[in-house]
Amino acid sequence: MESVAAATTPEQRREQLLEAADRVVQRDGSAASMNLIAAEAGITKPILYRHFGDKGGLYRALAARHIDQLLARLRAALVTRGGLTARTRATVDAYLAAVEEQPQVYRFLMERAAAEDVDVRGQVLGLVRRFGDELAAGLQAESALAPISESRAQVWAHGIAGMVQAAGDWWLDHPDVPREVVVDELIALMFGEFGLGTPPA
Amino acid sequence: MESVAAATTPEQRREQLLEAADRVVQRDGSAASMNLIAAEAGITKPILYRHFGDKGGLYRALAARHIDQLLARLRAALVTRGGLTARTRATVDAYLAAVEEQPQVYRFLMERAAAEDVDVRGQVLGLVRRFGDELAAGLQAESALAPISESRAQVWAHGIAGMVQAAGDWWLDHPDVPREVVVDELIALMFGEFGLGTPPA
DNA sequence: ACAGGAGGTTACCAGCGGTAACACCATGAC
DNA sequence: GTCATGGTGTTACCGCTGGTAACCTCCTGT
Repeated sequence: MESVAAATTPEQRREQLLEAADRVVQRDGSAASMNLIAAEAGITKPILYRHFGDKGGLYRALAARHIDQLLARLRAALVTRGGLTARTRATVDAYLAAVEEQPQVYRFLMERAAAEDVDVRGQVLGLVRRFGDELAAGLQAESALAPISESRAQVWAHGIAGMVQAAGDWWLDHPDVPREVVVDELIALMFGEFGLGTPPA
Repeated sequence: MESVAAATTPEQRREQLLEAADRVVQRDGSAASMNLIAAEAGITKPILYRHFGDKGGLYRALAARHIDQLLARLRAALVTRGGLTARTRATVDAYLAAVEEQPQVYRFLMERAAAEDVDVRGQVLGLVRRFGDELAAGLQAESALAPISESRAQVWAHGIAGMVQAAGDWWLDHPDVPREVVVDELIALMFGEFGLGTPPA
């Protein structure tokens, strides 16, 4: 049976397998097992392991796909016309839009990220960190203030990313709330309305 | 062998089992299995299941303990003397202090929370939400502004909690950074220094 | 003396991630 | 032509996990 898997390079095969894995994740969420994924791809477990080493490897490859894709969207949003507020708004909106489009995939990535070891977690949540990084960088470029410190950049990046991510998680369980509302409230929170009238000193 | 488990009420027994589970989590982190926990308690699996139903039940009971404890600390911090900034600072510091004391437990709770179903996740991360809630309530009481809307309260609560939590997660992997620094940067982020000079309109 | 019900055990189940061993072609070398 | 080689694929297994059924045992109330 030289069905679908006919004349293909290993890279193409890898792509096919990843697409199958994606389909399973989208369908079965976190119940996606190596057996299920292999079945969906029309093969059996061992060749999956030959391609990706272990479950973590498959997960990393899968995560990389989505992360690259999402990062591209975030970057595009980050260079929107307008002031910092408008750009931040577009970026947050882009993130939540991605969550809205593939909630299963998003959840899967986040769940698994929490369970992986430090390096992988850093890599996956690094998306989210880079997201915050770029936001912080944009901020820094905007306000011609002194360059922010290393620790401040790190904490802010993770903090902002975590803020948006947590709001996204909550939103997944409350799909009745319009995306726009979530974005609006987050922007309001970020841009000073929280401590309004309360000097940080 | 009427060893330790002698004259005890079911509630006391439950407590003993939870303490054993706690010990295992603290020692073995997320590798804590029902078998390991049972062994640590000096018994076997089935009685663990009789007490807690399933792994999720044990997790929920375990989480409830720590959540109650942590919430008490957060509440205590939230009523510190001083302005809103000081109180917020104390609260964030209390949260990070708890993370610092029992990083293994904290990680375990967060990992598992991500994997549980909607209700449980809401319950566990509800800690974190209530944390944000109280912060938002404190804020609202402080500034005599109009009551904030329901959606704003929700998004802000989750957003703020997620911000602190993400910063805490990052901090777990960078223990060289002093807690005070993390707290300072978070407070700075929350109290307007992010969008400084950029009106939200 | 006997029923009953905690509290506990052994022994099992399906499913998981992961691996070893073997089969099936292709291709290229001699 | 034949033979080794290497990629693609299989079946069959391992240890372990969460979870359960069946039994056993001993203490208690009547």
